[in-house]
Amino acid sequence: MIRIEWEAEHLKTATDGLLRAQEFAERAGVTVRTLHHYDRLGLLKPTRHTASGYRLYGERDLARLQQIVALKFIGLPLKQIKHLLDQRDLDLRTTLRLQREVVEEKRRHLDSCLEAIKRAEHLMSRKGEPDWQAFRKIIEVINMQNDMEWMKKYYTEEQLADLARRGTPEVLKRGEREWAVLLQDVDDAIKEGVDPASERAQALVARWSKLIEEFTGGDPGILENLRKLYADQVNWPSNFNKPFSNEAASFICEAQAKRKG
Amino acid sequence: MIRIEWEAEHLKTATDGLLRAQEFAERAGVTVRTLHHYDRLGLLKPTRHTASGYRLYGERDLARLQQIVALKFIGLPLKQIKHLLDQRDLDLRTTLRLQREVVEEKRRHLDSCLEAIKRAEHLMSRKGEPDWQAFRKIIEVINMQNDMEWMKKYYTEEQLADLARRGTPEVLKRGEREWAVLLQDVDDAIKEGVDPASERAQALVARWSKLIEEFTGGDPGILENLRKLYADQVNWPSNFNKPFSNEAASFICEAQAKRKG
DNA sequence: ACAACAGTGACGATGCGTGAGAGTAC
DNA sequence: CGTACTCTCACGCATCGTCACTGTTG
Repeated sequence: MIRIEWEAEHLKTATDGLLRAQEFAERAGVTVRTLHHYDRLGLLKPTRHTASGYRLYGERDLARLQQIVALKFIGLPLKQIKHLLDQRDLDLRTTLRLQREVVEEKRRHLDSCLEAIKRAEHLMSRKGEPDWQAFRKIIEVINMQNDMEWMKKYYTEEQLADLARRGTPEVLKRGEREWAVLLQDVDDAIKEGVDPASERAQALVARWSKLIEEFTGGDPGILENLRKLYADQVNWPSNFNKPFSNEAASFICEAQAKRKG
Repeated sequence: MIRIEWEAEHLKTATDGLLRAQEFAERAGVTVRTLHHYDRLGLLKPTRHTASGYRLYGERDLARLQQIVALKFIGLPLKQIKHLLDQRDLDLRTTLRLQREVVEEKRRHLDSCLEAIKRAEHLMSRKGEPDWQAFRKIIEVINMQNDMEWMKKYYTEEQLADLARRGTPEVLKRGEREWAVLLQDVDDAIKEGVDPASERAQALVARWSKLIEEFTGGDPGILENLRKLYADQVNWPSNFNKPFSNEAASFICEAQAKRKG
């Protein structure tokens, strides 16, 4: 922002219509260092070089650089920009939609953040000194709200209450363990090339079902929503990591199918 | 978010009321790695260690960690958190206000970003393919708006128009150079310990005044606003870097004072 | 002996800024 | 012979995640 531009007269004699780093950079509003960076990343290679190794950029480079700058402005990481521009059938439409969701998510976070600050300031102005106890509570509550808000998309109020009731620390402790062990066993089975129809795979499916059963408490409504939640994973918040690999999921899925067939 | 907690029974025998890394981390909702990190940064040292080097954390550590987490939530960098908590008279009030401004600024940026995305999507839905030309324009315009918005706080419309009119590339080119050279000379003078009352310093003041005169075009209104702008530098956007050091500014200021005295 | 914990490095990721040191163009 | 460019390393920043290897506890 607020850049001052000028022209270098003694450089106007550049070969062909090609420009050297500095001048080219100024036309696009970036620094020479940025050009070096993009060059190394393979994001933007100059049209050609002089005999002594100077970078020379042309019209097409400018167009590409402007695309890069535009995509960077909307918050896309360079890696993804490269991926996008290197494909011929750039699915910009999808990318834009996804990126909009990412940005909206970030904005929501900033809003939470702002609210916490404001409440903290309010607290400070009433009492003279910081009330860390209350401050912590504020943030806890806000975090809870955020988590709740997107969990609500998949579970009804009572289902959530139900999960919370059964989700005492000890139960979760055992559950966590058993899931971890099971997932490890599944990954091993995959690596060893175990047949999904084999008995060993069926045993894994049985354990899987049992854990699911424990988690849902036998409630078919919760199970159904769990399915929906899983199916919608493209829309999961970025901070929510899938606990198991896609390979494991499809292995179990196959094994389940084989059971009846 | 969405963490699952459990208790390790065989660890409950921990020395005194002190906890070891894992359990302590879970109580505060952070990872063990985070504790290591904070330890290394000197941000949170455990109360004491076992003979074998295990970290042992106590109640006071928990309180401090919660403060850290709270401050981190509102977006403060760890370095600043350390600075804040290490001082006895923590000026939390000021910090909160500043941080609120930072966050609000970020939010504005995200809003610009969102608008750009939406317009781009709109463009895409009308035409089949991406219109980079228009996309670039959109972003340019939004950037302009942002710059204008805060410049407007200091300059009137006509003053801005005036500056834009005289601010042709060639003029700015010379200006930039001369400022750079002058600032270099001033820094040199400071390093050499030149007396602000000396002739050499006075020469620098003269050059300084001349450049200011050229920039303002002799308009006292613009000069006045430039003063206000400078005085208000605590509120400058973070992406606007002061072109000269504080030392240079105060040197010139002193030298100007000495001229008449 | 074994599981589950503890510790210490050290690299990775993100997007350049900022020199250092040396060559090139005019 | 200067001056303004150019080049190629390579460190720095912020915050941990994630191995890798090793020691301790029970």
